[in-house]
Amino acid sequence: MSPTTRESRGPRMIDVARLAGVSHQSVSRVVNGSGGVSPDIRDRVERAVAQLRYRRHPAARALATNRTFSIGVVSFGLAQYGPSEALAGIAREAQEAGYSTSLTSLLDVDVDSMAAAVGHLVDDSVDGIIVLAPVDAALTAMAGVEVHVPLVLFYPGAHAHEQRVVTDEVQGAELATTHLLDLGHPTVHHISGPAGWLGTSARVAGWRRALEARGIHPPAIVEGDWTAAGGAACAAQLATRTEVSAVFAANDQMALGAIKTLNDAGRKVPDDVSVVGFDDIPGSEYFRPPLTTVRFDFAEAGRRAAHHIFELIAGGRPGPAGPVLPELIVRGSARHHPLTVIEQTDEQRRNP
Amino acid sequence: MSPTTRESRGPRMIDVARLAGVSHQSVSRVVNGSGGVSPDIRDRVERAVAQLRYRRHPAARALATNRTFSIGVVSFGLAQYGPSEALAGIAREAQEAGYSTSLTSLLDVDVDSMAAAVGHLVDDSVDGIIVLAPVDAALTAMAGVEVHVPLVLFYPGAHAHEQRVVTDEVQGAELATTHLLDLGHPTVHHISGPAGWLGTSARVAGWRRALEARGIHPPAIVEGDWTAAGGAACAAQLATRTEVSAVFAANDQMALGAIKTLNDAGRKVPDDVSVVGFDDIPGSEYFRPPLTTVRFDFAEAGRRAAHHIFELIAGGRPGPAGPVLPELIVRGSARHHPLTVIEQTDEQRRNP
DNA sequence: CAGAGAGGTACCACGATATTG
DNA sequence: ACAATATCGTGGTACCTCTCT
Repeated sequence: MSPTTRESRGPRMIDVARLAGVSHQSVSRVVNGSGGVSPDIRDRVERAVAQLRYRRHPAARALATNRTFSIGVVSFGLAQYGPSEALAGIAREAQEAGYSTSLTSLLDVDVDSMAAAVGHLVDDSVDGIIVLAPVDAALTAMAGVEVHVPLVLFYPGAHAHEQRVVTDEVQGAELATTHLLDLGHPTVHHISGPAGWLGTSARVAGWRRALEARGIHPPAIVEGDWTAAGGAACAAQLATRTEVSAVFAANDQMALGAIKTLNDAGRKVPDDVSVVGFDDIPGSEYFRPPLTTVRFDFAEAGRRAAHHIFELIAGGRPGPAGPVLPELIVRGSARHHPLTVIEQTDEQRRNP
Repeated sequence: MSPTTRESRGPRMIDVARLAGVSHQSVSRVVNGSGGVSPDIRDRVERAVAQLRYRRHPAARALATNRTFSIGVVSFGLAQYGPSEALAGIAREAQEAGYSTSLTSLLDVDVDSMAAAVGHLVDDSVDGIIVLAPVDAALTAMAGVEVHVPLVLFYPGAHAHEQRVVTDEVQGAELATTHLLDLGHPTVHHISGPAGWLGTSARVAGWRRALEARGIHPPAIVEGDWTAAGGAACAAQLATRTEVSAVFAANDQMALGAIKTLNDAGRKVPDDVSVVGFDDIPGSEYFRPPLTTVRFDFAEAGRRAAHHIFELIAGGRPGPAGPVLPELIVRGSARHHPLTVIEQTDEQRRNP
């Protein structure tokens, strides 16, 4: 009948030790699997642990080891498809490795917020940090902040780097653009993401590269904001110009909005204008027309980021994680150019 | 030139105390704002804190106070729109309250996985737990698990409860169904979510209630799986029956799939059959036709859940959190019944 | 005298409480 | 009475020592 002391707190290691008739140190060895314990003692300890339902105290452990077995994630735009998938991948990988995942979400992506978020995580003594905020500010903020903790950045570009998990979105954009070019379109117009996002520049770069590879001068970019409404507004600028026959939108949401605007303006997709999106969001297959788009396995990217962090934490010097590669998903929103005869080897035979 | 000891670890409270010429206890008072400190000492301490860039050590603090200032979130289906929004809301509210958010994502929703996830969080000594897994298994698992920690469940039903944050989805479904009924449709068919989800039963209940309020016997339910593909498959069963004129899909993804199937089958939406969705996912305004649907502020629900947890942690006995209410978003996918004359006060005048 | 297994002791960085000035 | 300080408790791990083959 002890008083309120130890109220609702579980048994301690020393309790287990007493019950098993060993030192608390032996209990520690068994619990942590450090080895060097005789089968007899191990058995007694395990029995006692089970009987008392002993669980080790993470704070005490963290205090003694100076490790928390948790990683921090700085995220922005969780509502977006890519980031939320990636987060799920991270959490999953972390769980399997015995780490917990601490989430910090950003309200703004200016350098100050970024630094504050990272500082927050550092204050929480996380063992590693994953920055899931693919914006320019993240890069500059990270350059300025000194962090004594392994840190990995999601980077939607082409350049591998020890501190980055790369989704090769320039290649993805190139795939999309080349696909349209292969369909005979003389050029491809681009509805880009908003400035300040790494994905925006990467996709612009890929689009431009594909064009220039064929000696085509890239037309002016129309800048959207990732939303369907933004895509619709952008497309309004394109819809009046009868020479535009192919549009590459930097994400599926904008593609969706663009398609609506184009159709409403009498420029039928895909008959008059072809549209290719980016992301392969759920449901894009059921758009009208079904959206031709570029898919990335963001969950896989998340898993790689977590895995990479663990290697860093373990003190390894892993090479840059391999880039996550895009896949072109051909559906119905892009067809050959109306005035172009194309060889019959193409894949566009859906509506004979 | 101390050896590798204290390597990469910041200053301790005692270091601050020494620099300020006070006891470590006074530093503690200042840092925690406990009061009872003379202005002089406070000032010296704050100066020393700033100079050394002192940050308190959360593990030590947790050990001494038996509180971690972190909450755990058990989540399932993060890829879904609702949960990911809610998670962002939770994280935000937690941050503002000085709590960190620890994420555990579920692979399966059977009772064992649920119990394991909660156990995991309890092992991490979180101060409170939010279960963001609106499935039946969560309810039964929670009933079986004994947790000595404040716990709040997301509950997409109608019943308020001290341990629940309610999104009144039965009212949402009722709104959708009644809207269709008001448009003159003799009955409303339902494409439901998969069994095992609380949201599924809630939406079925609301749909049924609306029907029965008018003395209509609910027709057979077609069960989907939340995906557009599932919705498309379900709609295939409905498309052949010319008497079905109104469909309420349990989420927007399924509505999207259903619309495609119906249109492909020659049953034009909204001319021949009306469709209403649920969730108001991004882009649903740009579907063809723009989707009439039901919106919930899931981020707000997340914030309420976090807020509620904090009150529980503080030892209060807050009443049940108020339910998050639905809003009907009328767009173009539902029209009056083709054979019904409706008063011209209705809102369906988009395409004159 | 090794080497392996077991135990003792010193922290880890802080908050709470009693005690002192 | 009030501000400031000593002392102890928090649950573990790291490292060293000791014993026993």
